Amino acid sequence: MRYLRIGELAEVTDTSAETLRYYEAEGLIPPPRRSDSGYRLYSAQDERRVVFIRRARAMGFSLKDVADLLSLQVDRQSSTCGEVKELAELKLVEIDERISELKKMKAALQQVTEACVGGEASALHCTILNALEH
Amino acid sequence: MRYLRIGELAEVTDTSAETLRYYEAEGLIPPPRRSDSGYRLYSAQDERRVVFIRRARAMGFSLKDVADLLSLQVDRQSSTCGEVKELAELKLVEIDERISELKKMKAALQQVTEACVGGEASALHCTILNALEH
DNA sequence: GCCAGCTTTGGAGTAAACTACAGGCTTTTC
DNA sequence: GAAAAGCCTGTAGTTTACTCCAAAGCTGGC
Repeated sequence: MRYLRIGELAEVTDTSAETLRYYEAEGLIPPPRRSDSGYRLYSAQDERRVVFIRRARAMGFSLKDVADLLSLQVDRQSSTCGEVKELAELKLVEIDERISELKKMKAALQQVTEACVGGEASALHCTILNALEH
Repeated sequence: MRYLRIGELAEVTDTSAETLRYYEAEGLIPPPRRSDSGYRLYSAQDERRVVFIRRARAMGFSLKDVADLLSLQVDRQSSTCGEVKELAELKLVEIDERISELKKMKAALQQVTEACVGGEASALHCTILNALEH
């Protein structure tokens, strides 16, 4: 099995070593194993976890949200299926709401681009707010 | 035409007066008209704008992102249809990416909830990360 | 006309999520 | 084998987006 050092993991997940140490300090990623000299060594599983965190962050979820989602895994031993299911369903509703808001926004933006001839004419009537107003 | 005072606008848009003044200071909403005594008086248009900002924020867009979207309106006079269209299409791509990321996450979460019997059994095999790993 | 509950400006404080040292080891490269 | 690059801990600073005063002026009801 191949292990990555912090700089390597930072590169493949498009973050920084500082951020990875920060996530560890905040409990979002488990403390990785260490080399004899004390260097952090990350597994492929660690990498997937970081990728997940970065994706969720890019979508505007807070680290708290991410922690909630990840807790579905972390608390394996203690949490029952019932609890997990409840939390997951709560987050599902949230995600659905986000998707539908984004779709509304998309429709509005499309209306804008379609209304636009795309040339040098004035943008007087091309406004996203106009489009959003039904 | 009905005008709202800052507290009223704060209430209907589910924010605070401080936040509204902050948005004004940051240039996200135009300075509203004032009463004789200097109170801010907001129009229905102002209200729609604030609602838009709050929605976009709730979806995880930064105020900078929101400002970009709103600039499609603000720069009416100066910007041409071509410019507006270009910016809008850029944002459209971004929104599409977000939607598809959210859908992935939704699918993973659904897999989790479906795998869960929902009872008191152990959650050992119910993890969102497992689900995301196809 | 007085008091509670607005509103004003200006400035300071806070929480989240990084980001950047400093000082000191380790590993790699020439 | 020595310089350059990477990593360690710990602490301090930054950015974004609010949030909370303080001191003073306005508004509406009794």
